[in-house]
Amino acid sequence: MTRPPRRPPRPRDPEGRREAIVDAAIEVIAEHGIGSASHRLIAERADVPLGSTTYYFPTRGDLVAAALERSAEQAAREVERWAEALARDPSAATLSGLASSYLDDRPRAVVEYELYVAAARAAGLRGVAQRWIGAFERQLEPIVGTVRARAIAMVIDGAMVQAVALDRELDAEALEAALQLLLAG
Amino acid sequence: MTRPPRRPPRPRDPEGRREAIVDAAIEVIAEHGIGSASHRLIAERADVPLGSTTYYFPTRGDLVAAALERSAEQAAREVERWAEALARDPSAATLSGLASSYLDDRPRAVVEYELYVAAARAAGLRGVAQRWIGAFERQLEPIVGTVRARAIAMVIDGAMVQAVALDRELDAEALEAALQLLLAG
Amino acid sequence: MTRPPRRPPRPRDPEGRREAIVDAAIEVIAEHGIGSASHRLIAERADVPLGSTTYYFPTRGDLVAAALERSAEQAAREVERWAEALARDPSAATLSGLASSYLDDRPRAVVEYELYVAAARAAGLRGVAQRWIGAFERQLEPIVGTVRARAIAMVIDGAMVQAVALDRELDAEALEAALQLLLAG
Amino acid sequence: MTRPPRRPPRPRDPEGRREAIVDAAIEVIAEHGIGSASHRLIAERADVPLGSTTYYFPTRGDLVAAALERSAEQAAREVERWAEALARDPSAATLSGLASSYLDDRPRAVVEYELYVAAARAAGLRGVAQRWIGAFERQLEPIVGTVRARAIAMVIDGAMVQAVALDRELDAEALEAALQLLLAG
DNA sequence: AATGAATGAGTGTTCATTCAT
DNA sequence: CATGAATGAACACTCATTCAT
Repeated sequence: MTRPPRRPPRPRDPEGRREAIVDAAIEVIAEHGIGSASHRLIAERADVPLGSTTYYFPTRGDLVAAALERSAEQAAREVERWAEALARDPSAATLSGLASSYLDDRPRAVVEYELYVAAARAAGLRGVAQRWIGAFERQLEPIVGTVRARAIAMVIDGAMVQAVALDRELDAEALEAALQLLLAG
Repeated sequence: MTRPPRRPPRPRDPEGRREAIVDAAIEVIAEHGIGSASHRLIAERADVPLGSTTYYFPTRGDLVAAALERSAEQAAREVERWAEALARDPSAATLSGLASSYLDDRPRAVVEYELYVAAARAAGLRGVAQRWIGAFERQLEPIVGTVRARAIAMVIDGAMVQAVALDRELDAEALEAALQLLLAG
Repeated sequence: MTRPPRRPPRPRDPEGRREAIVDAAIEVIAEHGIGSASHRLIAERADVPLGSTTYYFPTRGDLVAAALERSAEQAAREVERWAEALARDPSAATLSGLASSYLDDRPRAVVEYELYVAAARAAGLRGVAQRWIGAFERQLEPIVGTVRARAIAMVIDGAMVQAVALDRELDAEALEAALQLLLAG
Repeated sequence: MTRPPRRPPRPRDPEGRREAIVDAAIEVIAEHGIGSASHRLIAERADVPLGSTTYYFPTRGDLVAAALERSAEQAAREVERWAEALARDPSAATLSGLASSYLDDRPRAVVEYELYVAAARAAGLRGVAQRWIGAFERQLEPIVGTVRARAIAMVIDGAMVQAVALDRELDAEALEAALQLLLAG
């Protein structure tokens, strides 16, 4: 008999909601891992009703995929911003510095490697992983050529994944030394 | 409140049982990921009753940690076997070949990067990750010196994590080129 | 990863469901004790699916607390109905009779002392215990004064807890004699 | 192949072990309640191997019953020690003081009321409860007569169960006032 | 369009009990 | 005698998903 205290529906802003949910998903994945990213956790983090998550993303897989894609896309955009600095000074020190600062957003980096591991099992995610790995090389290719670009992409990925695993700053010194060897050869 | 074991209990063999469970856990983690490695899945794979898994490993975390440790230890042992080949011919081609063949056991490689990501969240796993990363460098150091050893460890890790993410063979050609640059510099 | 509700969901009635679950919990606690009041037992008794119990009461503690509160509240209401009889004849015999008839609902009385013991361990329940003990005294105070009210509340509680422990009728004769001494003094 | 590191069996002292287990059981029941008193918890508390608990007490019920009996027996013995103080000064103040100090051992008091509630359900425990309730009255009867002894036993039990439920000191003042009324009448 | 009530499978964990050693 | 390995039932709780409102 008591009127259910139905919260008035939020102001319409489907795009904003979608984004809020995906952003929350990225945070939750970073903190708890893909396997533990649940509708509930994400809804709570995004401060939206539980129903919203399944309304915008019919299944958990859809939501996780959207989060990983968005994360990779943001990362790619940041890497694209490296162009300017690299054009000015395409040195080992510059690259090492860019890579270091990339790790400042630790959660995003963690999600990145979540994506890598998830892609190993879910073919559907490989395109995203591919694009993200490629973004790196596309930046470097015009400056240092194909072979070195590929080499540099590998060494930076290696330095990053190790930094993530050990929860440390990037080993900038070692990375710079490696990059010098690669650029000088 | 009163129920005896149903199946007649297997003959006692604590050591064997422990190992069987850990091995099963490694397989399950490789196939489904840490997040989906459940006691039930592991018990089934090891062909032991559910109760055994929690008898030997009180919490899921203990079991996962044991599996990751054992996996890393096995991997370290394999890397130690590289010594001989490297002594004979410490070339980029040799290293690239060893790294390629290392990826032949794909499940193990996947578990490796599961470990990396898990260590990012669980401080308790960082020691294991650290030791495994170090094993690589320890092999290379006496041959190529500290700086190059570190650089090579990074580039190989990068090449591997990318191969795992894209579910491809290791890009041996690119890796070899990179190693040549690092060794020649 | 994808499974709809099996039985067609019952018509919505949050208030009703909540109450049904709490009432079932009271019954189960009375019969089996707090320690053995499991979600499953309660769900079965309430004839609701297992998931409902945790949907409405996130933890077992919440559910037990709700049941104890409701039980104490019902009990307090019954005691408030004593007022009329006491006003007409505020005698030892009246009080003893009321206490006796209070024990007619044996399960409720058992739940009461479950509450007492549980409150000894869970600070969160002490407020409920306190209110219920107070309800007794509030009835008696205007009639016999503070000191006697407190004394009577104690002796009735003692008579009741002993009757509950021995699974006997209240020892009305002894209680009446005690009350006479307390009222006459 | 590794010889199991079998701890040398404890020195033989069956009676001592039995007692250690029962004492541990009392503590565990006091802290966690009968329903949560498990073999494991008790074995750990008593610092004996798990097997000991079932060796000496075939079922959980046996162990719990032994603990409750021993607790009641200890309690009865303490009450018997009241005799001396009561003989010297059979006053309300003395009794109230004795009751207060009885509650100094809070865990035992909690176990007492666990016993009461358990006896309400398990007929097998009623004998123990009965003896314990009787112990009280037996002390008082020779001093104040049957009727008053019974009344006093009730009021003290009531005061105690309330103190236990509220996790407070015994309300000695109120109890003394009540006892005065009962003794003076 | 949006929400939250509803459902039951599945998870980690604890446990009483049995019995080989 | 004593012990701890072994087993599977049961429990609290989380969850993805559906769908009436």
